[in-house]
Amino acid sequence: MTWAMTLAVLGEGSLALDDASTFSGRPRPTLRDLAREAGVSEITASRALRGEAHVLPETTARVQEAARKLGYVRNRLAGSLAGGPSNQVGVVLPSLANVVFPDVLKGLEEVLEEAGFHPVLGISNYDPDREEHLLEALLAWRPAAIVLASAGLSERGIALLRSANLPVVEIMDVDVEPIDMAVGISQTASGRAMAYYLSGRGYRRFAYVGHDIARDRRAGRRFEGFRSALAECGHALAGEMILQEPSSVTLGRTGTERLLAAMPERPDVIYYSNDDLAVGGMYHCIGTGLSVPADVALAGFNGLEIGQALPVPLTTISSGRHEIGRRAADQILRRLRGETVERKVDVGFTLLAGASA
Amino acid sequence: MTWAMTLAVLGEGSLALDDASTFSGRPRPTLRDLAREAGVSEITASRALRGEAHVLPETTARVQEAARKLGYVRNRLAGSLAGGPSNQVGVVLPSLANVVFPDVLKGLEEVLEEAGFHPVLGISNYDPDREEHLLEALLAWRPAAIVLASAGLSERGIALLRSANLPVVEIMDVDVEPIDMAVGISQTASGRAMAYYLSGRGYRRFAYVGHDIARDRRAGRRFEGFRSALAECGHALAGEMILQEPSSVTLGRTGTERLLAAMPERPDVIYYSNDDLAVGGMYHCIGTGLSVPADVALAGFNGLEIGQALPVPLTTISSGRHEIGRRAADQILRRLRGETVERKVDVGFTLLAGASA
DNA sequence: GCCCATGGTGACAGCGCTACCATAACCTGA
DNA sequence: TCAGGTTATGGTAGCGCTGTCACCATGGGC
Repeated sequence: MTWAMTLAVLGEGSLALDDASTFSGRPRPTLRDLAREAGVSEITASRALRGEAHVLPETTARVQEAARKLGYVRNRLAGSLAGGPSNQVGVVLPSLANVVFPDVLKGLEEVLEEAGFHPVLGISNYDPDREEHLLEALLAWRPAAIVLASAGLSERGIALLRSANLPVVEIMDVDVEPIDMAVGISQTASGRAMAYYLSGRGYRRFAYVGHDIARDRRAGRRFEGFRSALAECGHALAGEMILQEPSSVTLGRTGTERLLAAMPERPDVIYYSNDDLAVGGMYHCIGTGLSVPADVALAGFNGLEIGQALPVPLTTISSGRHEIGRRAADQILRRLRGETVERKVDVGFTLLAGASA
Repeated sequence: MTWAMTLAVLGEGSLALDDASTFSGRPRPTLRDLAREAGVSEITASRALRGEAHVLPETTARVQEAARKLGYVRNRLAGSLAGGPSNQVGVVLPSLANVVFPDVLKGLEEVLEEAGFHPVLGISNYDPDREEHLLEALLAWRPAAIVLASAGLSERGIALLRSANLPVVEIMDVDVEPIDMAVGISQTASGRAMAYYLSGRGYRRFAYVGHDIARDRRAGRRFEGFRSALAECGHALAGEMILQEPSSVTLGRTGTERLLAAMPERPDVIYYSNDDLAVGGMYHCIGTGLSVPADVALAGFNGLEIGQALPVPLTTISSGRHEIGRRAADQILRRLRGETVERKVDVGFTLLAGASA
């Protein structure tokens, strides 16, 4: 199989440095310096920089010129402390390993950046304690808002957010009642939709391959929805393989292999907890010569490009991750502008009926 | 092919809210409140919270108890302004669309989080102007350090970083001389290594499929390295297909299709600018019945799981993205502790000799 | 008995900025 | 002509914290 060969190794680096040599001692110019340079008062300089009204264009120009000359960089710590707005948004995500969250983060960042905001990131690793800890640490920076893809928030975490007195957007899921606002899709409904769809396509022997549901509760909710809708259609799950590991393509491959080995009578169709696993399942079929969907049909969740680009495009549900990020940012911005916003935003999902099921 | 069906739509949300209804007016307790509650002075409360020496354990306990009671959350804006350390690290990345940068970010976050630091994120979208702008905005928060995967920094950007007087880590690439520190691999060398490897395997008709090199300069450097090493081996490129779009699996598929259509005599081996494209190439081969590597061999760059899990594992170069993030964070932490650090850290790459070439 | 080191605590200034109120100059209309 | 606005600017306080210096016990060495 695959073997590895190390071609280059650590530590080509030479030239060691200690900080004394690199950190010059010259202090940064302050607003006072800037004001003096421009021949105006501090407050006028401040207003000019912030583009406030009531400052003559030529005064503004003079201040900007002085700023350029001095290399002045505004200190937002001081500004925020003094009552100015913060433009940081605390973001707590459970993981970056899956493409899902980078995509959400991308959507968030795009919209925030345009409005001059920056995400401050924390990764909870699906650990509620860590999540609570992160929340506290991020709130200490007095962000303008918090975005949270919760891994199961504690009472204290909720209290922390409540008393923080700022917009809070819980993302990914609109099945539960949010602390403040929620943007996402109904995970349960997406599982149900797939069950109805597959059932309608005439499949009868269903199997499930999933990852670590105890930690990834959203995957768990999809599975619940899938199973309950299956029951409504008069079917039952003929087999399942749940692996207590984070999702990956490899996990999908081995999971599929083990599932099929454990089922003497092959299932018609396999529903996966997400597209990573489903692509792994497809790889297994390609590798073992099983024809998809003739021998076995496959369905996933997420609508990843990697599944859509397959020779046999994956039947899956597009979860609008990017859109979730954008809408979450949008909710925050609108709320900060004092506009009225909805408590729950369901961005909706789309069933991508590929060729795999 | 694939058709789409929209099952759920926007705006299930009802219950509109305006901010007046949700933002309670009660101000956050300050250190003064906390000190009063605990019956100590502000400075003692501050020291107790920060776990400084010279505070009696029972005093610390009393302060912590008071903090819990009041729901006190430390204000780090004030702390940092007053001369305490910042624990924010500005991070500027060109993109989150490719798996590479989320992986780097993950490594960064892991190590930073452990030390109580948080990344503040900006995405430059491979735009130098935007990068400069982001840098300035992030520096305004007086971060403890900056991590930058540069898209081509301007003179002013360099000056900004120099005068900021803080640790700066340029990541991904150690081919150029860093402003302060660099952590990454030699992109050029990785391209060269692949050329030598493929050449050594006996391939003679080489082709290249790449994405948007003008923007992704690192991909460009790999290509340069590949081409120059190929020449050293006495070979030349028999064909190339460069598509001015961001990389994706689909792009790899269509790129391969177009390359092969344009080359009457099929190449022995195709080198791709990264694994996304190479996987797309593999999909094309699977779809059209070309045998890999017998009919055409494929090689990529990055060592993505999606390529390694393929029935025919991809020959590629593992770029240690995660490790780059971790080492970058490590450089920062060590520098902040005043330790001596190397100017350049080459984390090294590993050629994964799969079955595809 | 004195000195000094050490441990625990506190008073106070000030980090760099912006909100608030004040002021001066100018304009408008009856 | 002058009350009453509007516009451009400035003085000052204070956001909430931590660094610095100072203070008072206590205790051990000579």
